[in-house]
Amino acid sequence: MKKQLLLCRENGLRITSTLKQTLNLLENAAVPMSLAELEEKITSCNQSTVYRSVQRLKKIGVIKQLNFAEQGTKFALATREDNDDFLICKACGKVEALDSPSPLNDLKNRLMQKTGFRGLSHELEFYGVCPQCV
Amino acid sequence: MKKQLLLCRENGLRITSTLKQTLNLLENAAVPMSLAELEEKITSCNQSTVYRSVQRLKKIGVIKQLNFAEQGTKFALATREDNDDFLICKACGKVEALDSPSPLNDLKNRLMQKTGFRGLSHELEFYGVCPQCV
DNA sequence: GTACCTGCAAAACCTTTGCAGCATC
DNA sequence: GATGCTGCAAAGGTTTTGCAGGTAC
Repeated sequence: MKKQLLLCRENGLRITSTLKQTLNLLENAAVPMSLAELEEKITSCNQSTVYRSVQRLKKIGVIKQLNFAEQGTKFALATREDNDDFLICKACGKVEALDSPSPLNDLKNRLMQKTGFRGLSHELEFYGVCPQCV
Repeated sequence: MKKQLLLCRENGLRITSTLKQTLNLLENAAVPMSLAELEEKITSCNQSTVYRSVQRLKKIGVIKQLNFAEQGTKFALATREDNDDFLICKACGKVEALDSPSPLNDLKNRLMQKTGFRGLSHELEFYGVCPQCV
């Protein structure tokens, strides 16, 4: 959390209550949160303030946006390069993060070599039906 | 293309001009298309008709919906289980499909074993900056 | 003839923005 | 005190839907 606030300051953001609450919520969330979920938890300000707070954090790279098929766009701290891998139930909508290290780093390196792309990051989702919904 | 039409028929869909055009466009597209792109090409009917056509095709599993960060949701034929891997330029927005076989099948099998999930499919995007935009 | 598809128009959603006043640094 | 943040309200953009008439089978 310290690190994020430092980054905010360096980028000229004011450390407001909304900003701190946003970071706290995302830090303690097991899975990414939607804008609506954030707005629901942060009641001390207007929804457009939460929206703008999230935009600023995204812009300076402190949080990242993820895009799920049915669940829509969600946000998470951008701390770790890994942990962009998710397992999602198509029936109940549950989203869980995979903790297993991504097997994609090799492929990523090969891709950069082969295609000339730079700065590759990835987003990976597995969709299926969880045991409870089978 | 025959296969898709058969599936449509089996699922009680009428084989209309809109439906055929939608399938043709997606079949010949190198990369997934957005609703707007489809509507732009299919001028013989109202945009809501294209929308509903796409929804029907998605519902019966003939096409699939993909979700990109900046490019939004797009659609593609659901023919091949592989080829759900994309390489996207964050600068110019270009989307290309990876032809290399996905290294995820092993992981997929292990995940099903470990988590009890069934029927796993996946969606994988690499984001970076392409050689032209560097 | 029946069940499905279409056009039109409006509703519903979610995201985004302008502007005047307020808070952080 | 300057610069960035906030509230409110409204605009924008896309996705969805109702209903009456038309079309594939």
